Amino acid sequence: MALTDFNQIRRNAHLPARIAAEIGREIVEGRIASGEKLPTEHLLAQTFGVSRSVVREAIAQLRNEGLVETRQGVGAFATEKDRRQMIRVEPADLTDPENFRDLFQLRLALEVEAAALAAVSHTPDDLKRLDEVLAQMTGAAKWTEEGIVADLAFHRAVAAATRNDYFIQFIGFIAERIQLTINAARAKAVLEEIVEVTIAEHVAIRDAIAARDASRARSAMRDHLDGASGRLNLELTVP
Amino acid sequence: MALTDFNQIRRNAHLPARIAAEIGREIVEGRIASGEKLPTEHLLAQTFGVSRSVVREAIAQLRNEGLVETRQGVGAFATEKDRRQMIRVEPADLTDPENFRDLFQLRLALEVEAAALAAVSHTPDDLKRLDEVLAQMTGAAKWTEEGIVADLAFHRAVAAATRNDYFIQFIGFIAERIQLTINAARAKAVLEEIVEVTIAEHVAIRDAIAARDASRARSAMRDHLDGASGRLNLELTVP
DNA sequence: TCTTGTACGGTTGTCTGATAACCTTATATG
DNA sequence: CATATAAGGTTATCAGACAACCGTACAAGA
Repeated sequence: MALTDFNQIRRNAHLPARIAAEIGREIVEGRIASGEKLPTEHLLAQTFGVSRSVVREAIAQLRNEGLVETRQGVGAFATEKDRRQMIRVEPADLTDPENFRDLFQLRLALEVEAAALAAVSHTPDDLKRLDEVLAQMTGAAKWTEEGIVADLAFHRAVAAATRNDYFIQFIGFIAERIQLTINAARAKAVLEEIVEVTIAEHVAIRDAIAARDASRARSAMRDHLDGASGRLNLELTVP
Repeated sequence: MALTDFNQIRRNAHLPARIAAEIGREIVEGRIASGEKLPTEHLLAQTFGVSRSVVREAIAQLRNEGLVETRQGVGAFATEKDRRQMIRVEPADLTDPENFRDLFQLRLALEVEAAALAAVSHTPDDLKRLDEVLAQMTGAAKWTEEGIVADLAFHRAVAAATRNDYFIQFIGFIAERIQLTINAARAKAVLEEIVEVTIAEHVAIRDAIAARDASRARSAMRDHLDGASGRLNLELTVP
């Protein structure tokens, strides 16, 4: 690798993260091949002009992300692409409407199928939880903070009803990202007026799940998310 | 929090990871509430009987996983549950058939919709890439290592044709996990005989995408993954 | 020749202590 | 009362050292 490529780290915020990003880029963009050995910590520290502690923390972060593996007494190596352990979504990316739409589309894919799965797999407890959340939602007079939280809770409850940990994890993760972004955008004024529509859609989903009708649950969820995207002025490529 | 709860770290492998796990457990299990301040690094080091470097690395890891946030000059705080930043899938979990089935079901949700999206969004280049992979697949006489790689490449190509980075990232991640697990299970003998079926299904998907027929692409992919799951003796809850 | 033991240099892991940057709070000042 | 300033605590970074470990080269013995 070319050591001269990266240096001149500005001294303001969180050195290790920036250095980790720097080295990480070298790896994902292939300039450090899979399995190749990284320079020694000592050399990296010297190259970046920081202390070894900082380099160590950076490498620890990369190891945590699954991009490098370290072997004591030997060195640090870029891991085979196969074993990358994580998925990350940068909140900053979501300020771009196009990225936001893309993530919303992914959410649709997941939640539509989750609804179908929930229809088949839910237990009585799951249904009770769904009803609780719905009640809470209807109770929230206005579409304020609580309304948004309740909405998130509903989708989380549907995910839970799938009895599939991966759906729970993935949907929870994505829905939260999306809700946070919406929240940050403060489109509340618009949302207030359409709260009833949203509740009705939620009820439709709940009923389909309760009836154990997978295909109706699927389309109800699709309608809901399609509607939601419209209200957010998103144009999904496949409705 | 109760400092007396954790100490006595055995001295064999990767202290920071073990301490991070220890503190992390305190957080996810709620013994350290959201937003609550952690003890100071100095105190933690003293409590665990290790040096501050180790504690720092542990905290760095937790920060990386999104479980804590640090503010210079103030302290480290357990983050609100909302902002957990990552998704991780432990390969070890997938040896459990039930977990494997659950992940496969998630994959189905993603890939079915990806096929539909690809039908709408693909460019000529994407289609060319699909055909290349298919050719390569047909060329591989037997369902050997190359066949599996080619299969993975096909699904990756479909994901790429969505022109949606999140689909690409998520599907790539999941499909790889699944393929690795299959590979580890060495069910090759069984697979050899059904290679033609698989190729036919792939061609069906390709044709639907090429025809820009979203709904046909959706059902073709659903059929394919449904078939694949059957060949793996998985019983998906919602076919 | 082949195997085994051992010494050596290099690398990561951990420790220690110090300094800088930063925040919060209390106190002094106008 | 509002604002500036000082003090103390905390994290961030630095520097240097030693420990644990690995790979290799080389010598000794069969």
